[in-house]
Amino acid sequence: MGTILHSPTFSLQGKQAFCTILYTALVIMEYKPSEFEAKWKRYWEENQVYQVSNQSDRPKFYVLDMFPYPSGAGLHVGHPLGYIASDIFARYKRLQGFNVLHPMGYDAFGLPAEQYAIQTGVHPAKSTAENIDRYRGQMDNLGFSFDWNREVRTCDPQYYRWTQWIFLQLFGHYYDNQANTARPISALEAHFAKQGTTGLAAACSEDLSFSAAEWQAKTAKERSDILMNYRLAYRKETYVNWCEELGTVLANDEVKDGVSERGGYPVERRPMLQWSLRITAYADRMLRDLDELEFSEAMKKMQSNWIGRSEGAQLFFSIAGSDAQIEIFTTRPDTIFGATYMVLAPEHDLVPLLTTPEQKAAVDAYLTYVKTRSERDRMSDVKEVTGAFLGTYAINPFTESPIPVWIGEYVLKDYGTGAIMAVPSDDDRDFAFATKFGLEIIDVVDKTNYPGSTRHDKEGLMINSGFLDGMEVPAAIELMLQEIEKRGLGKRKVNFKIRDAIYSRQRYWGEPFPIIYDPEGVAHPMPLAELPLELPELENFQPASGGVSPLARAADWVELPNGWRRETDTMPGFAGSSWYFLRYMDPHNTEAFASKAALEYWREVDLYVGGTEHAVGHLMYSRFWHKFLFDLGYVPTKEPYRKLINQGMIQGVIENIYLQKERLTDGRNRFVCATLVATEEAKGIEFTKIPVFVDYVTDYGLPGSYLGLDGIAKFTAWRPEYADAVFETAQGAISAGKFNGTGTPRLVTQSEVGKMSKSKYNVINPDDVVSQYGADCFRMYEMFLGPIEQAKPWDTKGIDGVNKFLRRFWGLFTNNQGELSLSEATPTRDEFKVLHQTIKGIAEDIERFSFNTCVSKFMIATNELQKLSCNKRDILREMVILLAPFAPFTSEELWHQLGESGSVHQARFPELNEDYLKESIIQYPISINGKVRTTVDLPADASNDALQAAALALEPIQRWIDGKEVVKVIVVPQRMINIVVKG
RNA sequence: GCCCGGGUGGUGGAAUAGGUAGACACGCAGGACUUAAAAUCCUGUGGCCAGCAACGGCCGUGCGGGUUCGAUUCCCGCUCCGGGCACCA
Repeated sequence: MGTILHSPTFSLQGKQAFCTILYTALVIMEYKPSEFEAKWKRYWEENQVYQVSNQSDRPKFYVLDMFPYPSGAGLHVGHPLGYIASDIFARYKRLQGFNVLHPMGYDAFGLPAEQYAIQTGVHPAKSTAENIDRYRGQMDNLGFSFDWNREVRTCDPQYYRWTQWIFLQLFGHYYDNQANTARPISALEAHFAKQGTTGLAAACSEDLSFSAAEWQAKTAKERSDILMNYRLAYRKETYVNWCEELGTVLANDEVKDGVSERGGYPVERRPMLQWSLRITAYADRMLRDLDELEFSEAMKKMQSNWIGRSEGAQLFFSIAGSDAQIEIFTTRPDTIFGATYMVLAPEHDLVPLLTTPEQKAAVDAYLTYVKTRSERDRMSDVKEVTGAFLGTYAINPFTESPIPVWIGEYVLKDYGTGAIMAVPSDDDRDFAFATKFGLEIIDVVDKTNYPGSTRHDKEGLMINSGFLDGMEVPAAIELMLQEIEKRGLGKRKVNFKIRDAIYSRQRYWGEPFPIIYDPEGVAHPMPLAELPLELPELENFQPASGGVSPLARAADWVELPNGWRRETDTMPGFAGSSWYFLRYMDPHNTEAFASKAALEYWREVDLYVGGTEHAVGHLMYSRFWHKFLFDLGYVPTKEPYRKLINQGMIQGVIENIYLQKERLTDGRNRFVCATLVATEEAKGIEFTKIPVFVDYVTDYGLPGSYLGLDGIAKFTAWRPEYADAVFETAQGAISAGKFNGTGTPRLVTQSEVGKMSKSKYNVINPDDVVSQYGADCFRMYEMFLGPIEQAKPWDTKGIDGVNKFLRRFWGLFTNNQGELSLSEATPTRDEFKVLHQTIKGIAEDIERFSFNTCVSKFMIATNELQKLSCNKRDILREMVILLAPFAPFTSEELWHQLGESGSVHQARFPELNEDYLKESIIQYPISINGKVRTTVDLPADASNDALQAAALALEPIQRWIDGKEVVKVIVVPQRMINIVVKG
């Protein structure tokens, strides 16, 4: 330890000059991060500085980043924002003596790699591996403290073996609503064999009812179908966006206005037999357990809205002249006397049965129309109501009047029961529908006592409602629920908005299902010992005909010798990411996804950092899987993530230039300066904006950004199709590189803020910033930009400030010849004060994830130490440790310059001594009626009376209170004094 | 439409428990060093008013109210921006 020199035995009393031993090395120390970054990267790697053991007597702490999808565009400056924050936190926790698990990996299955393969023929495994290498290099450049021995890749068979394993567990279990836990399917079979469905409380797709004898009499195929109704991973018909032209299924966001975004081909809703996960079984627990999580309130709200729990009644309406019944769910059973018609989802099973011959033509026409409507369209067009009458009547169970049955796209097949009783007087959509189609409207709630109350609010007095008349709505709801159960018309029910997760994808680049089908089509799990089921090699990644996965092409793989067939769909993106944090705990285990011991030691993620865009997708699915694994006893905690921090998106600047839509008469294209567009448009000329590479733009992101002659040359080199285009600027026109005007031409660009993306040509690579300023400067600058959760566009305007700070900090260690120069003298009280203020500030700010203020506290400390000309080893050594989480390279270099051994990242966080922070004098602001009029220095331990007296005696205060009455004086010790005057 | 954020100097932002609004930076202006530039250092910098100057005054955290001795902070209403959800029965 380098502290011996100032230990009491060595410190000389008396003259400072004598005890100051100047320690001057002859090395010239200039701050050049590029000269030591590589050295320390190697050192950390060789000494396994960041390797974490599962055996430790230190307390554990688990800091996790949402792992990235390795895209072809590489990491951009937005990605590291969260990684830097989590790295700072992880390093801080290590300095505090925690055994910190801080791993990184790749969410490596996904559509872009497959799309790329279709276009270029490059195997997704190859392009993915290359992208991963690039990401790794970029991350290494930033000095993260990941334990790379624990890296996971979801596309690695040794990883997805366990994804498949978990899927088979889901397949092999059902949810017991009474015991509130998952139980093996064998237990369900035993229950059926013994007592049929009697006494069963299981989560299911459809309520079934049969006796033990009936169960015994069923064939294997029938039994398998029944069990599917209960499995947590099950197969059923679900609707997909099918695009015939592209021969593939599209995601909701790939469909715009009913046509494919790519190519604009028609898209139709088509039913398909697909795997789903019964996440709804866990809805209630996922909602309840949100309470104990340290997520932002907004995040919790988003999740609970997504789960969307509502209490109400399940009700059956009978049909005039039919045995069929329509099952509905309503949260407003009180309004049933106002139910004047019913609406089914167009896809509802009863539609064919309930359509009368007279109405068939109209209904068919409507169904054809609905098919072309994406789910998104159906949900977003609020103004226009559409529907068709089936010709049949249902009976309102309370009024006993016949009410017409309609279909309408505003009723969704997958929500509730896919059917509603319509109460036009109490629901806006029903009202619009009834008005349009001339259906009866009966007022049932009198809201005259509730001014400002809308149709939706559950308040008012019941009218026209038989036995409910005169009751307040809440009481009426309760009485009606009792009445419904008494009359056997239905029962109380809790409904969830959340739907089961569709788990099939007709794609190549995903986990294959470890499922085989016998000749009857019954799904069987593969033996666990045979996992992983690896993806077969393929040459052609195009979807196979008929909406079947590309895997169907691999006949050898699909067809088994015994005549059975493999499932050819693959799993979705969220499969691998739903449990990856568990694999990091024990990544090389071949016997289990992680050992019991590892799971018991690391338990859960203490801090999870990632973007809000995963609020409902990834976070919901992984919470669901975790709870399932908890039920099975595989994990020790019921929630995976203790605390969640959402980093804001770093947006990019998109620079566009205006291209005239119509070519000139000579066939050339014409671009026009943004300043000229308005006048041109006034002439009726139309333009499209096309994005250009931001690198070509001078002053990009600033008002008046433009392409100069040079920029235009780069642009035409990049896009040769515009080589002969005319570029018109306010100064004159440029064509073929020649400028015919006077002055300097500026083709002013149009700038907007948006996502950083390859297609907008605005991706900023952190490598470029690092090579210019160094990794530490980049890290601290990203933190300095503002609060971590805030979204902001990337700009480097302030980066010089951080760079300057690092050089100044470095400068504390050197004399003006640039030589290392340290003093072994005992620091002064002022110097200690600066140090301890910093220790306190940094620790507090890190704990509250306020990294931007940390940076400014470092700046303040450095400025003050510079003013004090402090080069005392005892101060600087501790400052280096404080800085280490933020600037790992610079602090490691300085640590070794200090002559310390080992890594600064294995040092201990300095201890705070509050004594140095005590102030003897406090500067008090003195205000009159809340307005500060002057300040005065007063002893910190002065009594309130003394403070008051001192304040009143001040000359400026005397002037203010002269001739007025002092009503009272408020003294807040250590803070301020306020004098209240009147007159 | 509903829910959740947010609006502070020319710019990014700070103010942690209702107590000196604008910390720390960027930018800008002036100065020192230099043959010069870069780098570095120093000074000033919310707006308006007054003044030779010192000392000042008024306004000011999206807008309008309120609570309070005192409000960027709490409450009510509005507005704009961002995000999420959405014929959710």
